[in-house]
Amino acid sequence: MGRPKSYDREEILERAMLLFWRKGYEATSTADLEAGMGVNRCSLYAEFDSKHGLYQAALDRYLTCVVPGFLGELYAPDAGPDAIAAVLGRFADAAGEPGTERGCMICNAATESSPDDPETRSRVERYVVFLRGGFERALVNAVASGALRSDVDVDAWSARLATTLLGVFVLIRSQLDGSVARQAVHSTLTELLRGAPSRA
Amino acid sequence: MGRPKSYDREEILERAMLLFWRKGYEATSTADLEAGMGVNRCSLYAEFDSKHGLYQAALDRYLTCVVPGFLGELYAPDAGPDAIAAVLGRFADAAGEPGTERGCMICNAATESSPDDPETRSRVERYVVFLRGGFERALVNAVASGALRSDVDVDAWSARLATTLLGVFVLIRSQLDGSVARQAVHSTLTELLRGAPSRA
DNA sequence: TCATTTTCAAACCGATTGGTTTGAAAAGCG
DNA sequence: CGCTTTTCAAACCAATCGGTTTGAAAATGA
Repeated sequence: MGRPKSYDREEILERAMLLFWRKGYEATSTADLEAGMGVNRCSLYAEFDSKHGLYQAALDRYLTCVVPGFLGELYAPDAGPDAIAAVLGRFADAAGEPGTERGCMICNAATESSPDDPETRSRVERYVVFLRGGFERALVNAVASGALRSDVDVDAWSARLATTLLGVFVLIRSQLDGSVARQAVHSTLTELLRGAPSRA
Repeated sequence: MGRPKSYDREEILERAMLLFWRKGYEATSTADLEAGMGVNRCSLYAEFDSKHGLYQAALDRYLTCVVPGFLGELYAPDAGPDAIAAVLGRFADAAGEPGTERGCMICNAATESSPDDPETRSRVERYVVFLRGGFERALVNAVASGALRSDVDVDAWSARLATTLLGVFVLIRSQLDGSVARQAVHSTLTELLRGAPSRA
């Protein structure tokens, strides 16, 4: 059936995702994409229709391949305070470190494109739901297993943790000194664990 | 001394600030600026050197004219928990409301330009210091006046409040439903006030 | 009135933007 | 082999990018 494609769709999409992640949508040109993806311009358009279509595909790949890698443990059956601490702690540790300036791709997209692009906004929304939902699941588990007291307000805490993490993403992307993010995360986690029964 | 300038520098800078605030740096073209500022292209370059120079001037104007308007009360001599609640509450109420999609200009600049532009980054840094410093001042006042107990960790709380506010800015800019931001802010404030002596 | 200074519209600059077309080589299958 | 499909480089497109130049009108102080 004719010549087979010499590139792998997921492989070049991965490269496009990394480019958009680092530089954002507007600042990434089609020439950047052509070079970075290692594929000809016309193959790029044949596969993804437009720059905008490629961006949405890259956001989708981020949501399905990258996000579960660092939030997935919140959805583990035995997830609890440890999983919450691990997720937040990992990002707090990243703040200010070189090589972390790409931050969170969805958080970047939220501030760059969300107000004017409904397709991007709906992906940001899915992300926020997934983010908060992960914390919620882990908190529900923790209360059910007795790791946290039953008077911990799961709804309120999941919103707080999700909002805090978005703030940490901004700090990571800014490449400022990481002490603010670390102190914020550490103090928040300490207080959450005050809801542990052994301390009550 | 020749013909006087027919435009007011601060007035056209204000308009440029609003444009960059709403659309970001890359997506705002020089044609947009020319039209939005109501001044000829060459006057624009005579006054601000370049698009980048105009952007920095707009960020400076935001820092000196807009930010004190909504964070200044944290620096009032009698600022305390009420001022903190007023600042956070105002932004929480804005989340999801139409017309608030511009979010916070510095937060937007942090995610768009900070990693690749040291001049922008230094302004983001000044902002984060001012933001956290305002919370710190109000917390110190509150502890000194007895409005909060002396065992409230001012350093940790100022970092938490600043990080939370940055997260709220992302949510505002995204134009998602505002309930996450409101719940996060409300719950955080409730817990801060648990450090009030009347409840201790 | 005269020299000076600035504004303003418009033309203009080369470079780059996102996107398309072309045409030939390559690689699969029958 | 022939047929089909795809890749690839390159040329090409109009439009826009950030930025400069031009030249004349307008408004000041001397």
